[in-house]
Amino acid sequence: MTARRARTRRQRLEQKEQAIVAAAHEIFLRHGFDGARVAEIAKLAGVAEGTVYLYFENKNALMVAVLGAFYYRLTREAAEGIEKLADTAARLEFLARHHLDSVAREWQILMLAANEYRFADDYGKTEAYQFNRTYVAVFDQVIREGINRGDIREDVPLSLLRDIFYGGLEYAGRTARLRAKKVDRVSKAVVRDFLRVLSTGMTARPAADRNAADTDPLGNIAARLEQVTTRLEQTASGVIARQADTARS
Amino acid sequence: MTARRARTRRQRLEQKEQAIVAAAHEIFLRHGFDGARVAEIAKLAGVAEGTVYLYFENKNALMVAVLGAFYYRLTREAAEGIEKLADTAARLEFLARHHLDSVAREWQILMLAANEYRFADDYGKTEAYQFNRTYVAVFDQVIREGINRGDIREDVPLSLLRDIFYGGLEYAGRTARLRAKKVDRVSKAVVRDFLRVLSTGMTARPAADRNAADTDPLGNIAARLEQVTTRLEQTASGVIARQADTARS
DNA sequence: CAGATATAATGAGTAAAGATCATTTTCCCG
DNA sequence: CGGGAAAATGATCTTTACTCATTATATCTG
Repeated sequence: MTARRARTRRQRLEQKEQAIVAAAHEIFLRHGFDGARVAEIAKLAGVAEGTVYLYFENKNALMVAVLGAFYYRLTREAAEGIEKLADTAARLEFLARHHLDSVAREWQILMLAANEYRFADDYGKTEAYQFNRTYVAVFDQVIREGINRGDIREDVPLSLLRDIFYGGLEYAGRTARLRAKKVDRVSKAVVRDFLRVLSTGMTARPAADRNAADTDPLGNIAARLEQVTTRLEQTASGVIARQADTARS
Repeated sequence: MTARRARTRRQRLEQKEQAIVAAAHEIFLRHGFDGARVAEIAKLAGVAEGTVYLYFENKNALMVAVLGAFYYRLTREAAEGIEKLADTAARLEFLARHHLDSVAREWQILMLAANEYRFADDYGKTEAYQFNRTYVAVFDQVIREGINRGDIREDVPLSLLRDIFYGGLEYAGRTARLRAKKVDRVSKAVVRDFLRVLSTGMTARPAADRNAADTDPLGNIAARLEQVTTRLEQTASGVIARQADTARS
């Protein structure tokens, strides 16, 4: 079906190029960049090793092609996903979920990008960087609209929000991957917590937000006094512990 | 001074090992893992290429040694830095600044770790993972104490806070690196914004938070008690420091 | 101190993988 | 069908991590 006999020469060449990229994707996914052998890719694509170099200058160019296809798909899915969502929060939730799922599923492919920005001297000029720019433009658009709507704070550079969003998600994806093979199960909870932190921060809510802070101001004060007491207790026990250590030696 | 003539055999061997690790650090910093040639490292260390393999099983083990030294220093600096800070916010600010500076300064070394967790199948068993665990334990401790004090929300897994913190900082470091060679200049502003987002989130503030204090006299009292507590904590840590000094002499 | 033995260092040699290129095969067209 | 161009091939080259037989150095002993 997909490998329908191609008539023209141009079609045949493109078909073969696709076959090589597809094989490379598979092998890179299995073994990563360094572990992948060009000979193995050629074999899977059904061509001789030398043929690969007729289509791609070197192994790195092959990797860039795989990365480009990956980012293209990622970007399209992201753009389509937010299209039908109107709410800023819902859009961010979709983007987070989509990214986390993709990261978990094709971790090795995403890590190919790291091969590029490791030589950080000229990462800004690499194709991989441009792929990434195009992808995160979707996020940027959501944030800009969110700012216009009054949903997102505007006193912080957009680039920083982007870094926190995608940096946090990549690390969270790695953690999820580390814990279990079944990432799907946990990803929903992870995304929920992730967005909770991003929307309201990591500081403790004064219990004033959802609670009846307005209707119970004294209770609120009492809670804070209790917390102060806890801190003092910890300080005291800390001093005692050090004293014990000192006395022992 | 440092290269003082070593008397014993053991000392001589360790000195040579240190020389090799130092050379490897330098070359890895300059060229990254793949770009570094063992022959070049050997030359810089003043030994034959084969000698390197008497001290390290392979290039990867050499990299792990460099990474270990790097993380050891990083961990010590982090632990020492927060020791004299009592406030959770101040501690987090120190950790963020310290990490961002280190990332910017020794980006290539940090990226060596990526060489490890790219083969994510057994990253959990690698030494690099253990180095990282030890390092982030400092952060974890700050967060746990912060939760006890009521500074940090407790309805979100610690691991997620860690991922957002370090994931965000790594990406922010990469961005800063990309923009300019002089990272020092921007890092202060970046850290300020970064912590602002982490503490209060990326949603727009209703502008009602700060103003509420004026109309909330009891809340003011509680705030003053909290500050008094901070002072007591600092006094206590001062006492502990004196005791430690006294005990040492 | 000198010979013996163990330890350490060396660098030429090997193996593996990316990249090249002379040769062969396939394809198009008159 | 045949000539020539385009495409494919795999033997060969190059580079680099790694090995190992040999040499040099240090330590021990009588």
